[in-house]
Amino acid sequence: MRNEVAPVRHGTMRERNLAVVLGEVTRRQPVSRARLAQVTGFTKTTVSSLVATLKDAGLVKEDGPVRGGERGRPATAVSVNGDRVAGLGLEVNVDYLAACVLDLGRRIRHRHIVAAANQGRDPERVIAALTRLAEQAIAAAADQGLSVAGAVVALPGALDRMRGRLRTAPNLGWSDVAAGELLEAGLPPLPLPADYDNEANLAALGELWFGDGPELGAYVHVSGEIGIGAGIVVDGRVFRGAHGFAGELGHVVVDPGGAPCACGGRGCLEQVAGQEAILRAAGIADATATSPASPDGPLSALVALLERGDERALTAVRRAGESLGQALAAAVNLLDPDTIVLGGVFSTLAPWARPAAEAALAGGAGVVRGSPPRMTVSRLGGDAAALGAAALVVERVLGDPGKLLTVARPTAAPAP
Amino acid sequence: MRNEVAPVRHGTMRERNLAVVLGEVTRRQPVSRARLAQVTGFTKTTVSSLVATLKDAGLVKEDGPVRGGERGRPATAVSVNGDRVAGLGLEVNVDYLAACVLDLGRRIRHRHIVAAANQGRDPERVIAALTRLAEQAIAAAADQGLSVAGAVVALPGALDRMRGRLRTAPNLGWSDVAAGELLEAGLPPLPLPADYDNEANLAALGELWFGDGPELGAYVHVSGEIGIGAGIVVDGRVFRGAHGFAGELGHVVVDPGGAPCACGGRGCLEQVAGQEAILRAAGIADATATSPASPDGPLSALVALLERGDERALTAVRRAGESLGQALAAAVNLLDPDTIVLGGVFSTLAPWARPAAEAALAGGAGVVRGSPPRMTVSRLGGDAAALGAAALVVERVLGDPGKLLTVARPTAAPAP
DNA sequence: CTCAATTTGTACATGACCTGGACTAATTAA
DNA sequence: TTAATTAGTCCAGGTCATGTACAAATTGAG
Repeated sequence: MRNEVAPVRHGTMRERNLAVVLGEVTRRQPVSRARLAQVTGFTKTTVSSLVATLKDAGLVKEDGPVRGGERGRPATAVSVNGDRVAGLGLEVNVDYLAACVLDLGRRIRHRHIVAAANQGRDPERVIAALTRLAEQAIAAAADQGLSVAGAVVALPGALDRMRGRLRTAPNLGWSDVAAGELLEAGLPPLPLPADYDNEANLAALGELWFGDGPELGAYVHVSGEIGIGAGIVVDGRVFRGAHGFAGELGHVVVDPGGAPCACGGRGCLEQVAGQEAILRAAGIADATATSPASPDGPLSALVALLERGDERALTAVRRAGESLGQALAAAVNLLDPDTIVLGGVFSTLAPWARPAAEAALAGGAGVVRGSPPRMTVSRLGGDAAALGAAALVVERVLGDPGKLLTVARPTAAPAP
Repeated sequence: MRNEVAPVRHGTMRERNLAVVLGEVTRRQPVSRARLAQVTGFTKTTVSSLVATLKDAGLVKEDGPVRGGERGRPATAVSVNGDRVAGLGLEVNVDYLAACVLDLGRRIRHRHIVAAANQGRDPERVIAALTRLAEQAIAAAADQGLSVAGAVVALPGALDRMRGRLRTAPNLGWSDVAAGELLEAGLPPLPLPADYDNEANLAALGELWFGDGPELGAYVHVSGEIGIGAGIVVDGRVFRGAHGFAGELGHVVVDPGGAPCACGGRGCLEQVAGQEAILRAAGIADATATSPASPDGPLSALVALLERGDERALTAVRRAGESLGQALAAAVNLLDPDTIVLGGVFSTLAPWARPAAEAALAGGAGVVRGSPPRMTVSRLGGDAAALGAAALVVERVLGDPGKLLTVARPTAAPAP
């Protein structure tokens, strides 16, 4: 009914205050303790104490005194310590596995994508391969003096987030796979509990931290692959709906009385703008057989046709763009985003699909808002979800450093 | 970017803990201090202290010792004090003004609806009338020993929530009206700052506290009047989107190539299922001229036809229901609610419109979810928004009692 | 070159608030 | 009547932010 509120004790208070200070440090680094006291409203004493704790935990560092040219004692600059703690992002997708290590400064410290035809393959084998990738990533982090605080795993399908149980992954042909258990069994325990989320949601978050960032405001990130999903991000948080199925853009009806869809409806967006549908309409056969040999899958063939000006391909893609715009218009009316980000296949096809999509969107997007939202194209590559996953770990550490204090102290060294 | 976190000091800690205890009291009342200590995890000492503070503020009361039949010292029951503090809800609508006073137990202590043809009327006059209504409500509350903690105002249109500035209210024919300023100028200042919100959002919240309540889960509340809006509620909070325009269900396209709409699109839901459109299709003329004389407006004529089995009316309403179901299918795919609540005119027309709506919804609602969400009909009357507004004030008091402590102490009586 | 002004960061006493154990109060079961 | 049991308060103790010095490190003026 109402938001549950947890009791606050002294420890909780300190944890939140650590987060407040760390937040200001990330925002303003390098920054002096005195300035932190100003902006947070804490006394200098309190800030000093909080910074000391954060420094002990390896989350911030002192950069030595900086003479500011003004008079008075020079400040010692405090900034985020990117050399101790890192986040791990993992991704399972139809044609690749990916791992990514990000330090607290969101610099990529390790990134590994391996092509793999996972469709229909034994889930245990695939997760075992992912586990090896994770081990390598953790080792690579350790080589750089980084200890991995936690991991987030991107999975392509509907899942139980807490336990990492994949309920169905239509494109993989999997159902009810205990991906989380399998993964964690083969991995050393990390300070923060592992988390699992839909690939589309994490790709959307990746856009927040590696794409146009805060400029996006509230946004809808369209991640079309085989299916078409949308990640809805408001206030830096993913909107999931009641059961985590929000953003099913692919099954919004754009053509009542159109082709029947597996979902039971007719004329779903996926039937017109899904990767297979586009390839079929463009006259490219056997869209299903994804060959990991060709880097972009069957899409590269389509792009070649488009670049050559093939009329049939152009029409197919324009048609897809138009339908996408129609579905997005519904999304805009219901969700009122600032921005639409085209990701997945649509970022590749954007040069040809976007004009039609924008026109259709403008034609049906709300009376009160005034103008339709901006439409941008994702510049992130294929492993956007792995990137977003790793960044989410970093975000959790920065957003609640207290969680690490009890466990952390990276490689350990007893105090003298 | 990340959620801003405010510094926590000792005072903040206590405020939150007061809210924790008050929350458990509302949930479990009547309840002993000892039990509160168990469920909150506080020590008995702390609970006693917090309860004492809440009692001083008039938010909870002791009901005297209750012998529970078990052995040991009998507990003194603590429960919410409904006789001291109240919330005020106000509503401006096209054909009426409403005020509603709710005590902390969410009992209605005063309710006043006056018919008024506000369409096109001078905003200042209308707000002046509302101010009088509010004054009467505050006086009526005082007569019952209640002091009004704050007010929330429901307005029909797009607005600046903080300042109560109505940007456009198409159905009233108003634009850029400083409703908040006008209202607050004529009213004594209240302990909590006034807040303003869209009528549809507040009606949706009313459903939470006076309708089926927590059973609803995440839900979409359709409030069709002249236009068709939807209030989206997740976790007890309204989802507003980036600019507060989320839930514009009326402009979701259900018939591409259909009748042109004022919003620039074609075949918007409002063109088929808006009140005017239904009346026109049912053959009832002059839908616009709302006569405040007939209690339900022109809708009663339609209902009469429907009850008589008029084929044209039945078809019109079924058609509207079907289109509504289609638009809702898009909403379900994008928002993943547990429940759809039909409110506004649709609650009146539900007996005839609902089957078609449910069928259309089932036909297009998502592949992964499995089943479409439940559909229920609002049992709240016309002033749902005023009710929801008042309940929102109550909710704020219960959710953050600390805000009142500094100011409250109702009619005052110096301690001996 | 020296001293006042200025700013940074720390030390120490103070105060707010939660905790924990002891203690009193009020019952029921034996 | 007594032991057991449960409710609620009292008081000492601990944690953490606050506020007032105060030492440290620099710039600018005379």
